[in-house]
Amino acid sequence: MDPIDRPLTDYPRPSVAVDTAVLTVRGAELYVGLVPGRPRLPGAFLHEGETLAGAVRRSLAQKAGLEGVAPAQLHVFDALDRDSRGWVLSVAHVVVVPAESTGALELVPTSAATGLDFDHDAIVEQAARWIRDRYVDHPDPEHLLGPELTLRDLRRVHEAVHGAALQPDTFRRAMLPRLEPTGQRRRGDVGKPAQLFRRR
Amino acid sequence: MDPIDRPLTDYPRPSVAVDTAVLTVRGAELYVGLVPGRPRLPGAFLHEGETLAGAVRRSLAQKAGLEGVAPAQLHVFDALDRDSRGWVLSVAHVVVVPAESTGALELVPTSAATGLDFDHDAIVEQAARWIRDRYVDHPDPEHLLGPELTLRDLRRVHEAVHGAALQPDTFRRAMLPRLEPTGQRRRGDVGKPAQLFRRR
DNA sequence: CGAATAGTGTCTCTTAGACAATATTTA
DNA sequence: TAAATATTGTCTAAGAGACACTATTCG
Repeated sequence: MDPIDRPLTDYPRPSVAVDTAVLTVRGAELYVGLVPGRPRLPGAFLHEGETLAGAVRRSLAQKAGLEGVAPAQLHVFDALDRDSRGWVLSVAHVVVVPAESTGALELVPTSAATGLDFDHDAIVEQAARWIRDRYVDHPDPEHLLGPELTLRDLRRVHEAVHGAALQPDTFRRAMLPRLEPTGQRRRGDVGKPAQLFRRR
Repeated sequence: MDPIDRPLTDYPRPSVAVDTAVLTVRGAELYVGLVPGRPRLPGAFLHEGETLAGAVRRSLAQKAGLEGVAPAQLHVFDALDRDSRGWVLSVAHVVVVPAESTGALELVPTSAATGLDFDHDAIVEQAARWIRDRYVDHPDPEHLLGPELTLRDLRRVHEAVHGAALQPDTFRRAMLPRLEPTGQRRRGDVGKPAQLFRRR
C-alpha cells in the first residue's frame, strides 16, 4: 500500500500554530503589532474544523479586537527545537491594517522589533519584505489609505514601507497610470490643493 | 493563562503532509515529475522528529530514488475538505533537478499537468511561477546546467522556463554581467564555437 | 507678500528590443 | 563554398532619475 494511502491514525501529529505579523504605517514608519506586554506576535493553535486564515482571524479578534482582516501566508517554521513545549509547526502570516485599526496591539517599528520570542524576528523580517514587494508595483494594494487619496498621502505610505525617501516627481509619474482622478481637490492645508485620486 | 501557553495536549492535531513539484527542463519545455502511473505529485506525511524538508527528501528518495535535493516551500493548502481521509494540511514544496536526475518519476510538461489528485494542479502552477521568478534575474540559480555553460545552453533553459522565445542578442547582453568567462570555447558543433562561462 | 505644497518641462543616462553585419566553425 | 551558429555594432523607443521652473493656496 502506498504510504500516502495508509490510514491517518498511523502517524503522530504535530501541533500547528499560526503567528501573525500585523503591519501598519504610522507617520513615516512601518510598524508591527505585538501582544501587549510581551515580546511576541499574536498567535494561536489551529483548531479542528478551522482553516489557517480562520485561526489567524480568531487570534486577532481575541487578542486585539481586530475584525475583518485578510491574512496572507508567509512561511512554515518547523525547526524541531523551536518551541520548548514540544513539536509545534508555526505557519507565519501577515496582515495589513490601516493605522486607526490596530486594536489592542502594541505598535513597534519593524526595525526595532528584535529579540522576540520563538522565531518571530524572522517572521517580522519576512513580513516587511512581503509588504515591500506588494507596494513596488501598486499604489495601495492593502488599502492602508481610504478610498480617496492624494499623491502625497500615497508617497508617505510608500516611503514608510520602502524605508527611504522618494522623489515626488518621479513617484507621481510612476503612480499616475494606476490612479483614477476624482476631479476633486483636497483643500484646507497650506499650499496648492492636491488632486484626489481613487485606486484603479 | 494565555492560550498559547496552555499544554499542547489540549488540542486535536491535524495530519501534516508534504507534496512536491519536482521540476526540470528537457528540450524546450518545463516538466514536472509525477508518481509513476498516478496523477499526483510525490508526497508523504510528516513524521515525528523530522523537518518538512526532511520529509520531502525522504519521499523523493523512496518514491523516485532522488538524493541531495534542496526543497523550497511554496504554500500550505488547508481546505477542510481537501482530503477525504480526514484533516490533512499539505505543505507544498518545489525542487529543481537537472534533466538527467529525475529518478523514477514520470515527466509531464507543466502545461499538460492538469486533472491531478487533491490540489496538485495548483501546486504545479505555483511551482512554475516560482521557478520563473527565480530565473528572471539570475542565469541558473537552480543549477539546471553543469558548471560550464554556453549562452545558447542558458538561453534554451530560460526559454523553457519562461515558455517563450528570447532574442539571442538581448539575452546575451542581459546575462553577460552575471557570468564569468572561462576563456575556453566549446568546439565540435557546427558554427562558430561558443565561449564557455561559469556562474558568477 | 512669503512659505509651503502641487504639478510640469526638460535633460541625461540607462536599458530593452530589434535589425543588420561580421566572425568562425563544420560538412 | 554553404550552412549554421556566435558575436558585435548600431539605432530607436521607453523609462528612471534629477533639477529647475511654474502654479496655487494659506496665513
